[in-house]
Amino acid sequence: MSSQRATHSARSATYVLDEQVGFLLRQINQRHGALFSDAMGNELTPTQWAALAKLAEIGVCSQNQLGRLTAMDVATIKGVVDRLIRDGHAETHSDPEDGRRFRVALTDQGRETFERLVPVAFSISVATLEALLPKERVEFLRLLKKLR
Amino acid sequence: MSSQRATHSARSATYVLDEQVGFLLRQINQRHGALFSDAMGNELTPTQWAALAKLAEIGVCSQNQLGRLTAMDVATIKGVVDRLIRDGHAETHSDPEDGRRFRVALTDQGRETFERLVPVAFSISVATLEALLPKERVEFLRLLKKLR
DNA sequence: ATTTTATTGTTAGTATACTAACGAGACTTC
DNA sequence: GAAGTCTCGTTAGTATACTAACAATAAAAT
Repeated sequence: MSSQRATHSARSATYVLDEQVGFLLRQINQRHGALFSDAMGNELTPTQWAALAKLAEIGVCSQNQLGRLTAMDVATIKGVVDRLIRDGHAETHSDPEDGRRFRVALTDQGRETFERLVPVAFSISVATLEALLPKERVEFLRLLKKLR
Repeated sequence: MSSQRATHSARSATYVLDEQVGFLLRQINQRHGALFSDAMGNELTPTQWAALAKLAEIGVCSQNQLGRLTAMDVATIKGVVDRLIRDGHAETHSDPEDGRRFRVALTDQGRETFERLVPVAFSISVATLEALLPKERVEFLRLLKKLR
């Protein structure tokens, strides 16, 4: 307790930024983003792809629900859907059963884009985990899901 | 090969968003961000904290080098340093040895803030990994560093 | 010594990602 | 059926995070 080490740690010298989860997570997110835009070009951003893929998976749904399914709050999903519509990938129609709702759906172009980019998306997932051994990749994904 | 499953996968139906690394990473990043602002309040953002902690760790350095050490590009680190200065945590002086450079350093207030928030920062790192077993936490951090 | 190259910091533009507040519609409850 | 409550989408504001282009300075190459 009276050692130098104790004095040291009492002065918070043991906080090393490069050891903190948050800092590491941010960097890996950045790396993934770089891989993503390398592979996808300027066609779609990661969040736009997420919304596109989720729409392809489930079909039609409301804007806010799409946000929930893709982990975006209402303000963020609005911008993403706006840009998908602007670029011809999606379209909205007002819901006859609920005056507040828009029904968001893919256009034919959006579906074509999805089909075309699925292999690219897979390759990005692979590239992101390239530095790990096969066993480690499985374990990493398991831990990610546990942390979600 | 001629089974329904093969037909299915040929039409890219096996792409499930919730299984992709990038999507999972984004969500965990979000979770960490929420924990961070819960614990830190509005005082500092994660990137501001990263810059503050790195400055506390290494002392004085140029703005761009600080960016490299905290994984931010030149445009991002500029905004972060601007806000640290605005809030009284840091200050800059022009470098007499290099007319292009600013020497960024913590103010006394910045150092006090750092010392005060170190325990909070530790608690955020702990809370982020709360869902994992002790062994899994170590393994997760190891894999993160390998992926960086 | 001059030219080229590299680095430093700035600016403008776009896209997440959050908070907070808001109006409109739908649902509950009394 | 009127009041309160919830949900839906919008808007404004702030903070990352990137690209691209730019001017100023410094270092290297010729």
